[in-house]
Amino acid sequence: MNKGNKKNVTFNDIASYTGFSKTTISRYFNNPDSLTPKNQEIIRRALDKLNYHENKVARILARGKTEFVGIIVPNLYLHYFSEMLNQILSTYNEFGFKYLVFVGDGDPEHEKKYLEELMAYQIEGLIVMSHTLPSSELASLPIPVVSIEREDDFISSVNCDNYAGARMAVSLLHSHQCDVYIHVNTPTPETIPAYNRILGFRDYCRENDLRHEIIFLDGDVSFTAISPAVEKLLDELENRYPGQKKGLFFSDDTRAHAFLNRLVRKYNTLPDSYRLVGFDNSPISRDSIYPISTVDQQIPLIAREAVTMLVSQIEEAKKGTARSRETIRHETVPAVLYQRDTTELYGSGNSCASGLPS
Amino acid sequence: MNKGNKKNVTFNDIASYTGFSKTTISRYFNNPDSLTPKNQEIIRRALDKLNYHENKVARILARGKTEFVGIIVPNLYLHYFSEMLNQILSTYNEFGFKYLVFVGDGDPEHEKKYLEELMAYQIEGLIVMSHTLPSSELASLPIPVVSIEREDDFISSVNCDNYAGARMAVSLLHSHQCDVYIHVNTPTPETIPAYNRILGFRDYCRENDLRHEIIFLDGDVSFTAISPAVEKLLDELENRYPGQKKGLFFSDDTRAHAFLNRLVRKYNTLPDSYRLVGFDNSPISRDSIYPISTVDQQIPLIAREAVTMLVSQIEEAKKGTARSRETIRHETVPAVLYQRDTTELYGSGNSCASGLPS
DNA sequence: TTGTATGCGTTATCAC
DNA sequence: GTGATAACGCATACAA
Repeated sequence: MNKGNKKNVTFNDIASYTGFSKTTISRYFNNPDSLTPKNQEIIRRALDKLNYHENKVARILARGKTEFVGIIVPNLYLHYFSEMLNQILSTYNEFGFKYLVFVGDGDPEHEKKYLEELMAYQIEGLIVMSHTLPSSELASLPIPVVSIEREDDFISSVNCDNYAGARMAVSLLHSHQCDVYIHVNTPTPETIPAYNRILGFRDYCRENDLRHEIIFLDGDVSFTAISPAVEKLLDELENRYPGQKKGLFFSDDTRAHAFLNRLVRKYNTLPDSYRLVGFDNSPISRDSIYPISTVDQQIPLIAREAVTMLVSQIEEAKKGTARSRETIRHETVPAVLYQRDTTELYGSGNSCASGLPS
Repeated sequence: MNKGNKKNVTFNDIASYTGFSKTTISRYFNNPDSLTPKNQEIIRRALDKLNYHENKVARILARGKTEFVGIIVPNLYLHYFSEMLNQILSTYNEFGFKYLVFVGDGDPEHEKKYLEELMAYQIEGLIVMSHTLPSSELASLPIPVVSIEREDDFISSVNCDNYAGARMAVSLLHSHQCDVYIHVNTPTPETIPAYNRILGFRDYCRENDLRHEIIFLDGDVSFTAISPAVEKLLDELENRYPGQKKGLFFSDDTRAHAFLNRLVRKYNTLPDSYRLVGFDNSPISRDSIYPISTVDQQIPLIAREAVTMLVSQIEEAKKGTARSRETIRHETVPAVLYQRDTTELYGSGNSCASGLPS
């Protein structure tokens, strides 16, 4: 009854109803054992008689802790980000932090606004996946900040072991004795962790005296940009390395998948002259017409580590002085290689890929 | 300087620094024109001299409006949900509402906890995509609730026009003169909007005297469940309708895509004896080896409509009495058919699909 | 145009 | 074990 238009029931109401003081009601919630069991029962009854619902906003004001964490994610259409967000949000059950999520659009001014809004809501920590704002700026925030797979010179971070991941990928191609090794990437600043995929590829090739090349495609992720770019790539490779066995390491599964499709459209099968490895272990790599070998970033581990790191920094900040905030940590989560059909040893027919990590 | 360990600057500090009262400082933010330009300037200077940052939590307590909206989404690995979430979050720039997001896990007890937590944070409205809690329960909340594509008997909702979408899909297949029409779905309660896809399919087939069948697969969305199910489906269809032209309407692109892949693996091309239409217009339908015709739900429109509806109900609730809350609205957003390669008229070779809606 | 007083719903500090 | 009172930071009648 009387739902909606009446003011909320408060400690005051419970207090006057039960004859206790507000303080006692508060204690019922925060330190129940300090009340006699009998009085606990009285209050419990009053609470549901009056249909009380707690107001955590008031509690925030009084205690100074919001249990809010801000998240800025560049987009949600890439599986990588939506899954990362998913994993982060799922930590609620363990840590109790509530997440205020903003999706960036690449505009630094907008993201600054988001940041202000987040700070205005007294977030206790921030997880940044967007690349838009430099870490120097983020580091000046008065709260702990943890980044994931972005430039992290001045802030804590947790990233995938891109370097090792790339090496595993080429190494797998290498085991197939290709004539030439090609890494397909998009223009990547040296400052972001993903740049290590290029380094890993290059180092491995050099160490093993492999003929290799790095090709950069347009960074646009839209289908209308990827599709023709990949088509052109195929033409070029056929011209440049006719009759040779080509080992391709793509920096993302999306492009690997698009390339594979062109290949199969052209040859009606996965030709022996191509070996493919992608990156991300996104669903498309598994669900592709020929399941694509790929490098898994272990998103759940990364998310978990990021939240854990952030929480511990938040707790440190509670007790510590300003000095303790200087501690910047960079964590790396191992990558895992998934061998699938695009690097099968025995032909390329209807092989039965396990989909299990190597 | 002195970052972190010092208390925040408040209106009190600004007031004593400038000689004004707290009220005037407050007015500077909420009704600046009521101050003389000169005094505005004085305060502006003080604000950034003292490095003031607003505290919206205190403002909430004083004004009673949080500008928080709760979201409960069943998961984020389906593109449909992550894109919907993306579109909802993007309305921040227009409406200013902040979103507190929870990912459900199918456990009603958990979702009730999420709900309590959301209410404790004084959310002004709720958007529900999860199916876990019955709408009767959600309707008892003292705030406006809008659902998207779920059982909505007792709450407002915005849904895709599943019925028309399904009819468009079969109609497209019909234009290809198939011998038999098959709708592939998963077990679907009659209470959820998606059930209309079944009705739309059945009605169209009956009205046009089409030989048809509805096949239900396991509802599990995992690859390990879908892949063998789809393989089995193909075998069955080949046995049951040998040599006949089959028009398949899938209730989701994921299964349509999996089926297409089996088909191409078997025939090395998209055989003329099959016509496929999916549902959702998810990226995979476009990026598939043969782009799949599908029904687009217009996620951006649905998201926008849901938020708009919620906001207007929130505003009504402000002024109106409890009675105004009784108003339940059910909005339907039109579906759009995308014709692509799996329903091409002229053979099934390397046709150049436009990817544009019909 | 500006100030005073009070309230928002809770927690924290003392008392008793 | 329990209660009175003062924060927490801001908004809003009501005065002036």
